[in-house]
Amino acid sequence: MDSWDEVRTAYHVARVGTVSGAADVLGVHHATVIRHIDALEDRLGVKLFQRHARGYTTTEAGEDLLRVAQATDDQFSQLSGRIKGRGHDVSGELVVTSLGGLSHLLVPVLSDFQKDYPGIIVRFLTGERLFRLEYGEAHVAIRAGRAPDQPDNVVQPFFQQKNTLYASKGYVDRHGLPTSEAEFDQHLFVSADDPKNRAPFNQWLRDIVPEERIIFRSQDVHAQRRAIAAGAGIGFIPRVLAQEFGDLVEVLPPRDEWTAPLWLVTHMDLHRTTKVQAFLNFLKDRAKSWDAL
Amino acid sequence: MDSWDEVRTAYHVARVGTVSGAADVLGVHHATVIRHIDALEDRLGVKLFQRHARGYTTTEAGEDLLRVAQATDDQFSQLSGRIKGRGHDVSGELVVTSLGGLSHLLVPVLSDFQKDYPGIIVRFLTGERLFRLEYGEAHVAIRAGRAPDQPDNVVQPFFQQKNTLYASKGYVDRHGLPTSEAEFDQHLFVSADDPKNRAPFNQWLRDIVPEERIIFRSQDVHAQRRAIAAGAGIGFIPRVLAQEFGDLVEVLPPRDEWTAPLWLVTHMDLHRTTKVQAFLNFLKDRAKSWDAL
DNA sequence: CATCTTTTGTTGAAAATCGCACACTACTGG
DNA sequence: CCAGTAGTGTGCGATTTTCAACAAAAGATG
Repeated sequence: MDSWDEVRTAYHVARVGTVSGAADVLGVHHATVIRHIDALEDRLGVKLFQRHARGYTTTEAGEDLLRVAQATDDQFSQLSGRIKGRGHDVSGELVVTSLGGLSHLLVPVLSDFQKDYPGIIVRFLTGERLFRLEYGEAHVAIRAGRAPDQPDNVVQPFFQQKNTLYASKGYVDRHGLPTSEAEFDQHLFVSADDPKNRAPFNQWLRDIVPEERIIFRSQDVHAQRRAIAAGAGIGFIPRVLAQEFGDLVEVLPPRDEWTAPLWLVTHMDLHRTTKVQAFLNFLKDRAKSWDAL
Repeated sequence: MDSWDEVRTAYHVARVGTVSGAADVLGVHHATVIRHIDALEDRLGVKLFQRHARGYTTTEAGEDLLRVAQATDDQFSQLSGRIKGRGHDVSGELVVTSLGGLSHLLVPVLSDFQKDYPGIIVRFLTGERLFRLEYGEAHVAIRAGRAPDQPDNVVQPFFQQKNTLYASKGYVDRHGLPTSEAEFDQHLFVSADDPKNRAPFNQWLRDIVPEERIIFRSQDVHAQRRAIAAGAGIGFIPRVLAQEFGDLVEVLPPRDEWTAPLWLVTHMDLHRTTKVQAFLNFLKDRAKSWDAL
C-alpha cells in the first residue's frame, strides 16, 4: 500500500459521501479526487465506492478503509499536536555534553534549570571522547579552546574562564611562594599527564617549568585540583572554582594568556527549538556573573 | 497533518537511517526524499532529523513519528491484505433484492448458496419500493418486465417465467372449466388489486375478463396464489410454482404473451467481484432447469 | 596519506499531476 | 413540467513534482 495520500483522499470521500465535498475539504479539485480513487481502486483491484449521480457510497472494502483511515487520521492529528506542542514547550530530555573539567560550573546550573522546568530530564555527558552533536548525541555542547567551526553547528561565545596558579596554604608553609617565574625551578607543580594537552595554560606551564618539577600528573582535572588543594604542588585552577576551595593562595596575578574561552555549541537542526533556546538563555544569564570574576 | 505521503517518506528515512536508503526502498530519487522531509519539517515547524554526512538521525519528534507511522504502516498492510483477499473469496454480506412474488424461486437458491459458501450472510430484500443498486442497497437485483437500461447497471437475461391460468380442483368441481376465453364471463377470477400493474398476463386478464368477475384482488401475489389454491377463482401462477401446489388444474395451455422475462441486474462497480460472480453463476445454473418447464 | 565509497545537497530538464472548463445526469421545488 | 441545483466525468493546458547529473564532504580502506 504505497501512496498514503490516496488513502487519505478515499477516506474523506467515504466520510463526506461525495467527491465534490471531499474535494472542498481537501482543498483540491474534484477531478483530482476522482483520479486518486480510480488509481487506488486499480491498485487494490477492488472497487471501494459505487458511483452514482448523487455521490459515492462505500462498498464493504470502502467501509473497511474508512475505519482504518479514521484511526490513522486521529493518530496523525495527535502526533501533529504533540510535535508542534513539544516545539513550544520545554520538556523531554536535555542532553548536555562538555569536558569533564567543567562539571563544577555546569552541574549547579543544570540542577537549577531542571528545578525551573520540571518536565525536563537532564542528561549530562562527559568523557574524554567527544560527544558529537551531528549524530544527535547531545543537544548542547560546551567546548573549550579556539572557536569550533563545524559547518552544521551554531557556535556562541559562552564566557572566558580565567585560570590562575594556586597553591594550598600547607604548600606555602612548606615551600613559600615564588615571586616570579624565575623561581619556578625551586617549586613543585601539578599539571596534565598528556604532554599534548592543548589548554593554553598547560602549554605555557610546559614551556616555563622544567619537566622534572611537574611531580603530579593526571588525566583527570578533578584529581589535579585535589592534589593542589592537598598541597602536592602549584597548579592552575579556574578562579570561579578556587573560591569554593578554602585554603588556596593565588601564586601569580591572572594573565589573559591563561584564559580559556568557552563556547556554546548546538546543532543547527536543534538550535531553534524552544527547549534548547531556554537552556541557552538560562546558561548565558548565569555566565554573566562568572565573567565578572 | 495533510500529505500523508510525506509522513510515509519520513517514516522510511527514520527506519533506514539514510536518505538514499529510504529512496531505494520507496523507489524514488533521493532528492524527492529530501524535499519531502524539508516540507514536512517546515509545516510542523520542528526538525524531525539531524542531518549529517553519514545519514539522518531522528530527533525526539522524529522518534515519535516513527512509532506512529510504524503502526499506520502495519494497519495499512493489513487493510490491503483484507481488501485484496476479500476481492478473491466469497464472504461477507450478499444483498439480493427482487419483487416479493419471486421469493418462491429465490429463497431456496439463496439458502443453498449460503450452504455452499458458509462465509456468506444472505440478505434478501423485497418490498414494493424498488431497492436501488446505484445507491449500494443491494449487490444483485432480479427484475421483471422489459430489459432495464439504467446506465451504470449490468443486465443479463435470467430466465423466462411462464405463467398460466390455474384453478383449484375444488373450483373446477363447483364451476367447471372454461374451454375458451368466450366463457370467461361465467367464471370468477383472482388478480392484482392495482389496475396499473404492468405484468403482461395481468394486463391481458384485465382486457379479457369483465371487471366485476375479478372477485378477489390483492397487492400481495402470495395472497392471490393462496386464494386460487383455496378455490376463490381462476388466476395466473408461474408454472414452476404450480407444481409445488397440489390440486391445481391448468385452465388454458400456456401462451408466450403471458411469459414474464426476468433479468439479473448488478451495479457495474460490483459486477466483477468474485462474490457477485459466484452468486450469478450459481443462480444461472439453477435457472437452466426452470427454463425447461 | 591518498583513494574509494557512501551519503547529502543543488540545479535544470522531463514527466506526472493538478486545475479549469464544459458536458451530462439526477433529483428538487414551485 | 420545467428550470435550478448539486453532483459526476473528461479532455486539455499549466503547474508542480520528480528525475538525472553533478558537486561536495565524511568515513573507510589499503
